[in-house]
Amino acid sequence: MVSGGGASHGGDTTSGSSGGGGGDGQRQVLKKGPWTAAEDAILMEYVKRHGEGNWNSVQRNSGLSRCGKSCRLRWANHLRPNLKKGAFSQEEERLIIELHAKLGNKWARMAAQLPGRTDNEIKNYWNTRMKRRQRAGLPLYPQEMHRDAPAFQFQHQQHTQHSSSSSLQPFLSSHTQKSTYNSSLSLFDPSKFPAHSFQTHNPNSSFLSNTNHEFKLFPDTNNGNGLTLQPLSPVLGYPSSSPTSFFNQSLSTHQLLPPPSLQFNSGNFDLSPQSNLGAPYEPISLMPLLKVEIPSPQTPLQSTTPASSGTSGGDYMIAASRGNSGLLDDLLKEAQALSHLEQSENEMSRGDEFSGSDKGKSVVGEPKEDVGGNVGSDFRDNAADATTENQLEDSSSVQSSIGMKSKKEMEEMNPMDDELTSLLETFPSAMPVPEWYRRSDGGRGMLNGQSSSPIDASGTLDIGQESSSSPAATSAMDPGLILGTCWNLPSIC
DNA sequence: AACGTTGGCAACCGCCGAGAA
DNA sequence: CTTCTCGGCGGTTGCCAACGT
Repeated sequence: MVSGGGASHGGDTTSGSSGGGGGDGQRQVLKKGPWTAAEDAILMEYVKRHGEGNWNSVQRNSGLSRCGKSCRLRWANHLRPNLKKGAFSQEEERLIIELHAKLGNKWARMAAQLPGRTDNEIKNYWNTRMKRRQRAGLPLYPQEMHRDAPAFQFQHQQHTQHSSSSSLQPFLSSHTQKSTYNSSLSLFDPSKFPAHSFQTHNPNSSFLSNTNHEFKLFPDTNNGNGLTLQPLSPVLGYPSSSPTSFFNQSLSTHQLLPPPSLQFNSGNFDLSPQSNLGAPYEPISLMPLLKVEIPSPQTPLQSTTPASSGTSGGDYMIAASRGNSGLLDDLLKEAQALSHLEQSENEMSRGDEFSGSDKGKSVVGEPKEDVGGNVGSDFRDNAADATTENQLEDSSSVQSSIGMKSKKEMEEMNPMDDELTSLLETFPSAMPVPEWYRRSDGGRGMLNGQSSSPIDASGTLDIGQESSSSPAATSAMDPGLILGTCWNLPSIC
């Protein structure tokens, strides 16, 4: 793509034409590719004299054979003063995760919260992070963020991310808005929750049609810790066409039926409410609803299931691979710390967690104190103590195997598209499968692209307790795992 | 040492919205 | 009101170095 450039660079025809035109009437071939020091100097000099903006004039007046867009990009990402270079600090990483949970792929907005950082930088960081985590079979976000971030609810990562993007993106763009889907596999996913949990709260219809604009993720039976989520704010980058409407469609048009009799319940994989899988995360992990696991075209991540892996429940937990970089480990630590903190927070004030879009917005502008401030310190403290973390590390070998397995299994996932189709046919009413899925390639792209996606309307329950002390719950909560389990492992389903 | 994979980074592409003409 | 220009944004791709086998 970085080839010697056609007449007009620019993906943007307008800017391209204007930029390529050249003020001197001379049709200059715009240069592409890496910038040279000389070009940088010219650009810097120009900006110094004329200030930022009017980028197309740069090319016209400075002699640079670069289009305006390219100049702007170069300036913004590399030449602009006060740019912070180098690795992200721990705090920045935490903030990015937090912001992403709230904003989705709104890199520019995220960058606005990170002085000296560019959207491109953040985007690259995130993409890399996603890759790692996906490879490791981990959710993108610390579980508690699911509760913390309203926007979370429907952020579905194209999670796929990586590759997926290409195949899936067009779809996402047309069915939802682009870049609003950023969910990790264990992000909150309404579809993963048994319909009745929503029905309970809003008997009328789909939870997203909830006139109260809120719904509970979890039954109130858990010490009143049902997670109440509120609708996304448009401000938060969740266009009306986004998942919300999607769910309105997919769910409202599909009767929310009682959960199928599918259950995860074995000695090592007891998700019943009675089983104490993870003390600190009880409200989440002990949901009785976990019994419902509906296959979803969602990205099947590593699908090492208790049954198949033969490991004990304890070994089965999502764990950080030793092979993971420090980044991943950091994320895990962070996740744990956040989880601990939030756990206590939630116990104190559950109902206030989501005060709506406005709050989400304000948070964006200024990270919540309890997260930005306390968490930061808590994070370090907790991370230091890291008992669970050690456990994670100890079990990393398991995860490693999971990770290694994942590739293979993910490759095997493709053929499962057909399985999905048959499953859909088998349990048509049990799975609120969106029309687009049926119409399209049956989620092939999703599977291939490992995309979580609106398809989340299907149904695995997610409590995504990453690095939780509740191994079984954790893994069980990972849709990817669940998915893999359900699809790959008849032993479970 | 050679080869393949992965991570990190930089840049481009295409779309979109705002504002001016 | 429509069209055009510009700038911004998010997604994608290519390159290269580091790492692992």
